Amino acid sequence: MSDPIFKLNGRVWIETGDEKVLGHGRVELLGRIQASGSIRQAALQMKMSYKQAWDMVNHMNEHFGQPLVVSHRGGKGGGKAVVTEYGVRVITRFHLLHQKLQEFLKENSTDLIL
Amino acid sequence: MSDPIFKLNGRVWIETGDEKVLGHGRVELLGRIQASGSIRQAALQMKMSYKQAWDMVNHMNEHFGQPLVVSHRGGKGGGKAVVTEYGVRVITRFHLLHQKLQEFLKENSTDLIL
DNA sequence: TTGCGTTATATTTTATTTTATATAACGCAA
DNA sequence: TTGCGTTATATAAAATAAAATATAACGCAA
Repeated sequence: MSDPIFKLNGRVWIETGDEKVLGHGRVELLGRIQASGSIRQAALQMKMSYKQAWDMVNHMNEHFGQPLVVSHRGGKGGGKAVVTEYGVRVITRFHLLHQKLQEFLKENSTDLIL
Repeated sequence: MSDPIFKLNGRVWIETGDEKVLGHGRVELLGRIQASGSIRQAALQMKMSYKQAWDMVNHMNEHFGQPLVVSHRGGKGGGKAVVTEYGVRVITRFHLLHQKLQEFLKENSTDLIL
C-alpha cells in the first residue's frame, strides 16, 4: 500500500460496571424493532439470527433498570415486540451522543496526516 | 440489575479505505516493541501469541506508506525489532487523539442519566 | 378447535478464530 | 563451528462463536 489516505473513525458505547450494554448495533436493533414491532423482522433486516437478536434484547432488559423492549407471544400476527417509552428515550440519547462523536471525528480529521 | 450506574466509553481508530489499520491495541503493541526491542517480548507482555503480534506488525507495515517497525533476525540476542522514526510519530499522534477522546467522553458523561 | 407466525429456549452442527506446535533462517558470541 | 534466542512461516489442534435445527408456548382469527 503506497500513499494511503487515512480516515479517523470511532465509536461510543454505554457500560455498567465493565460490561458493554448499549452500542451502535443494539441501538439499530432497537430502532428496527420499534419500526417493525417484531424481533424476528428486525433480526432479518440486520441479517442476524433471531437468537442473537433476542439475546441482545434480553441482555439490555436485564442490565438497564427497566425494560427497553416488552414482548408478547401469540395473538394477531403470532406475537409482537414493543419498544418502551424508556427505550425510545435511550435511543434518542444515544443518537445524540453518536452525532456528537461524528462532530468530534470531523474536527480531529482536519489535520490527519500521519 | 436494578439501579445501574452508566458509564460512557469509546474508542477511535485509523482506517485506510474501509480497513482498520491502527487502534488502541496496536499502538500499545508498538509502544512495547519500542521499549523492549522485541516483537516476542511485546507479545508476551500483552499475553498474545507471537503470530498475532507479528501479523499486526506486518499488517501495519503493509498498510502505511512506510514501515513502522523494522525487524532483523539473528545476531546478538537472536534478533530485534525497532520502531522507526515514523512509527514513533504515529504513536505520538495517536496518543493525542486518544487523549482528546477521553476529554470528549468526560464532557459528555456529566449528564449521562439514561 | 385448528392453523398461523412469533416469542422463547435448548441442542446440535458448522464455521471461525485463536492457540499450540514445529521448523527454517539468521547473525552474533563463545 | 556450535549454540542461542529471535524473526518468519506453515500446519495442526483446540477453543469460541455463530448458525442451523427443533420444539414448546402463546393468543388471536378463521
